[in-house]
Amino acid sequence: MAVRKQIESSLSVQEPLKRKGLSVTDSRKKILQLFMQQKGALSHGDIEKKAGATFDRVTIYRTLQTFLDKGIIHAIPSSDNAVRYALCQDECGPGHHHHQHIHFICGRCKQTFCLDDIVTPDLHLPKGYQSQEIDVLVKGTCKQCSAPSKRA
Amino acid sequence: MAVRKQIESSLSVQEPLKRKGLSVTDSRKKILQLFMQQKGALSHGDIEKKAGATFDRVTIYRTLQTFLDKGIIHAIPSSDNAVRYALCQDECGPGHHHHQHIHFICGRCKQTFCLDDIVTPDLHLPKGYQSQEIDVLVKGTCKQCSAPSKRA
DNA sequence: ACAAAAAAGCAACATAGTTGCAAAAATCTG
DNA sequence: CAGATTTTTGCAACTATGTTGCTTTTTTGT
Repeated sequence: MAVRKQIESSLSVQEPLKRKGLSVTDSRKKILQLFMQQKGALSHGDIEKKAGATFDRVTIYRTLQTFLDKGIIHAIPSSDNAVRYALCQDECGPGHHHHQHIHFICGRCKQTFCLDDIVTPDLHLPKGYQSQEIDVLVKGTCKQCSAPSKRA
Repeated sequence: MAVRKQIESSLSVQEPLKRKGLSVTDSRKKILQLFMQQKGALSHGDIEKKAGATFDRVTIYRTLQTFLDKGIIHAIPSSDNAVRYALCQDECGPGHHHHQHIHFICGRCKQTFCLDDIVTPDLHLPKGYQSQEIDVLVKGTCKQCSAPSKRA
């Protein structure tokens, strides 16, 4: 009865869920799909917009929390009270994320990207401070937006 | 008629305001004082708690925005939708903040500190990306909390 | 001390996030 | 693949957070 749209992506979306021991539900598939289709990071609000009235707001909150817990996505800090999320690259287990990449926030298109090839640098902290995790946020103009052809 | 409490700190609090061309009001003095008394950064919520029912919530929002605009405080990104603010060290003008220090977020005491002596490192971004500002957030255990005497 | 300008307070509203519980869907078992 | 169990969803109600317009109060400059 239902349409057979997006069989492949639907399948590829189920794998990560199962691998993490999550039951496969419509909302989880849809939200994971959104992340996979997306180059930039997504905030809760973005997802709400993109998913439309498909899901309850609460479901989105809970799904994001679950994905975070399971290490499917990671949170990217922001200065605007709109934390963004992006897919984890390698194997992040429940609880321990280990990312060395940096985050780029474009002031023009307002998108946030993971620059997976740029490794976070070592820092010499003052005595007594113990580092567990480093997050580097770079604000500027992204590749797309600084390309002349795109400059309107 | 009014009490003469805190004359000195009150005076030292007026200077920065005047220097930035702001009129000196009770709320601005009080909020600036909170920042100066505080080692860590403050979120809107923190200020609301510390200022008690002294000021309207709206006034706090507007004061923080004004301080930001004038370069008296800077915003520190967060992953918990609670942006924190801290005093600017050197001369940040309206609009342009120039900070090279990093921010340390303690997982134990939950405070955020500016480590003014640690300079943000240079990064080699991929072609096409232009950096305007770098924010380094380090999560870990702060000096106080990693000191044995404080370990409870 | 007074007028003009700026800021605070208030009210009403908009948005964001949380919790408990009942209905629905997914998984597991035979 | 049918039924029982577990998990997840949706709903409702609530709390918290942030915004806007307007009036009153405070600050500033003269």
